Amino acid sequence: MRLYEEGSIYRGKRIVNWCPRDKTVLSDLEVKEETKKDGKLFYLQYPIKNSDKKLTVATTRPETMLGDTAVAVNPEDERYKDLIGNTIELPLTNREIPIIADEYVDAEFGTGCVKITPAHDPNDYEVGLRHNLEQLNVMNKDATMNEASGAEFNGLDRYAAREKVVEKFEELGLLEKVDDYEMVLPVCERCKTVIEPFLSEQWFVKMDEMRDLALDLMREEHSPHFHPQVPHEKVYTTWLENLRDWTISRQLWWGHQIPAWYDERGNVYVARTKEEAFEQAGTNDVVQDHDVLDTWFSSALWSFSTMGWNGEVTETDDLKTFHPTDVLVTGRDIIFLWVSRMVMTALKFVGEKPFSDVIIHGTVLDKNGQRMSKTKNNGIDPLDVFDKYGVDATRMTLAGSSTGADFAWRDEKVESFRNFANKIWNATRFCLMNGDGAQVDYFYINPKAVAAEIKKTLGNELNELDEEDEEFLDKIEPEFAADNPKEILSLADKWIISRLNKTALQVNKALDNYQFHEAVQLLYHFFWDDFCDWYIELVKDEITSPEPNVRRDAVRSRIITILEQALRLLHPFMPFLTEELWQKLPEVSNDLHNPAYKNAKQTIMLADFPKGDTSMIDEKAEAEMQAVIELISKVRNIRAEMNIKPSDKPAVYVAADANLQKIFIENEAQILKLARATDLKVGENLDAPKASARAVLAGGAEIAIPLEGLIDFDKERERLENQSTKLQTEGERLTKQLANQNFVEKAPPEKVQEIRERVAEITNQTAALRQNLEALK
RNA sequence: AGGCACUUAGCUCAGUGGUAGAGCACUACCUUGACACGGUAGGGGUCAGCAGUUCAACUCUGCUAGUGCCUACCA
Repeated sequence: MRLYEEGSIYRGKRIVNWCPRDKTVLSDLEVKEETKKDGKLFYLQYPIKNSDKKLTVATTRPETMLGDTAVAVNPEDERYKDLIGNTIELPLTNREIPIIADEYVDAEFGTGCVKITPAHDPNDYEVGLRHNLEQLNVMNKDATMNEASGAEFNGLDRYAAREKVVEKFEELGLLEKVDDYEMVLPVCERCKTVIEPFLSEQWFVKMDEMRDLALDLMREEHSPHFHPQVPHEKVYTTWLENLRDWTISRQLWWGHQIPAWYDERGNVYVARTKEEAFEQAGTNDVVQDHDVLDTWFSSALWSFSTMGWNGEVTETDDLKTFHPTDVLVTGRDIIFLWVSRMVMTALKFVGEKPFSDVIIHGTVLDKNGQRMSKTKNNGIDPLDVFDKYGVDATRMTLAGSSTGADFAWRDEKVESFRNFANKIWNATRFCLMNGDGAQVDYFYINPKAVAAEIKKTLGNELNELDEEDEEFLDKIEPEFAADNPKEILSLADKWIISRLNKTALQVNKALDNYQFHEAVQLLYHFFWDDFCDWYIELVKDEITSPEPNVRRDAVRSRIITILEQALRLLHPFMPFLTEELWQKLPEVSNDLHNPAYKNAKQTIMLADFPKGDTSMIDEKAEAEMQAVIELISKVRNIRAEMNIKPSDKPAVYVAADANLQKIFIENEAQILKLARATDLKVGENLDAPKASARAVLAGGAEIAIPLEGLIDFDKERERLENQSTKLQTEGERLTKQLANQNFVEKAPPEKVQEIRERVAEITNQTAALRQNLEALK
């Protein structure tokens, strides 16, 4: 009503997309295209009055010639220039129509002559307006011919009429030829019936003002911000720039009936109520428009109408709180249908944007990359997937696909996340099996919190720490730790705590940028590789110890606390599994929850999402752990390549610098366990028997595994040769790079330094390998 | 017709101006007390092609080929 009252809604004659089966108008967006390979192009000859000459026009819809009111040629077309202004005796009718000139005609295409049927073609309609031509409608709403088409054709279906017109032309000798012609037909999105362009009276909304509001918003505020921005922002903007008035009347039996009433003489009364309309008309003898409004027309108001806005009430608490909202998640095809229209109406009526960000997700395709459709029957039923792999795995799969990119659906992908869910379940089960006396307590993974606790025990209760306190704590922490062995963090502990916080920080960053797949990737890697494959294995012996001891109990609590944090991080992606497991964790303390919900039933849904703490990232611990991991992996590699039986537990000789020696010795138990070895001999030099398999490590370290009687010297030589070759290839490439004067001069010094160091390392390692090879000869 | 995107391991896909990554599949070994929906170790890629910018290109630019999407439409 408001739009109508200000003159933005009007009723007018227009060529619209008409579906003869559904008997309704369709918006441009509801019309789809279908390629018809076996189409025909008919060349019809039109005799010119007072002449022997004929003009040939080409058409794919010969039946529309009955409604022709002109033939047009390009004004510059030399072939027809003199004929302009002449008259055509239109066959099959008694009508005479003019030959007109119009720029619209492409002289290069077809014969260069175009029949003009203003009532049945959008372009012809425009031409008709320019030349003041009659708009002769020759069809009924069901696409049969009407009286105006002449007695012979009246009542015939459009396709029957087409055949008959062609037959008649043939009889008259006026059918020049028929060509095969591949063409694209507009069809009704719902029923696939070929659209008939139809001249009719409809309601329209002027879009210029609202379009400009939306375009200004994009220009000034860059809003809404699309994710991914490319290509959607440009597509959205281009669409708006070319926007035409919006046909909002629909001839459907559902929907909001148009509040317009007509009296006998056809006068229109637009009103909020029937009574108002009666009053305006001065009579009760009026009929309401049978048509309804396009559903998208009311949906366009969604962002504010759902918050209580109704035109009279324009301020509500909900509007204040939720309008504009942050983000709308939707598919590509909705950008025009809904997103743009919400933006336009919100700007127009509320004076502000409806949302800041729009996430455009991809389309799920079938495994061959084809769009799913009922006709192809290649769709998948989500409920089947849920049954087979679980809701969480399905959710993880969808979140794990790249934002905005289409992706081919593969059951194997969901299966891998089902396996992941299974892994989480089993890891939790294991932690709980060894959970006697353990509790979830953030102190176990937060040395700072430990330090705060020290302060408390010293009688200085502080809620917040300032810099001075921090210094004080830094000093006192080691002292305290010495008295409290349960709080001493092993390398593995420091490492996993660092990894946890780094992961949390990265996940938060990924989510801020709507990079859901990135978050999924990070969590998958952290949980499976870092937590399960390494941390659990590293502390396994400790936590499974049957004898209670301080270290065991501390690690039990620590592992379960880390698990608790991991579950929270995973919760948005795997809500059901994480809730189930979270509920099983012992003594999840109240202070883990948002205080606002202190008395609510405990649920992971109300637990804070871990933000990660940069101060908990320990690069030194990560680097040291990396050395331990490399050592273990190299031993395992030798074991596998030399076919050492799992039950055989050799000794491991290690040569390393003082720093590495210390690290290896401190983690001896873990190294022996995970490398399946009996004895770790660490020293400055490698004092191993000749019959050993050897490998070089980063940082100048070397290892040897004595294989008396087991070693296959040929095989060992081959192993060492292979390693050497790989290193040499890399070394050659880098050396060449360093030899390039341009590189050394222009590349950043850090980069050059980095490569120099790498070359030095390679040189050392290669030398060590050669020596090992020599020793085998 | 115009616009846009994509082309990376057998498959599905990430990724970055400076040593190419994941999942699945593949190979070998492993019924080790959480998990075979698992573990350990591997193999596999001139990052579509051609040219340009750069010390350096899978990454930036242009062209070519193939694929896909969108918009408009020629009687």
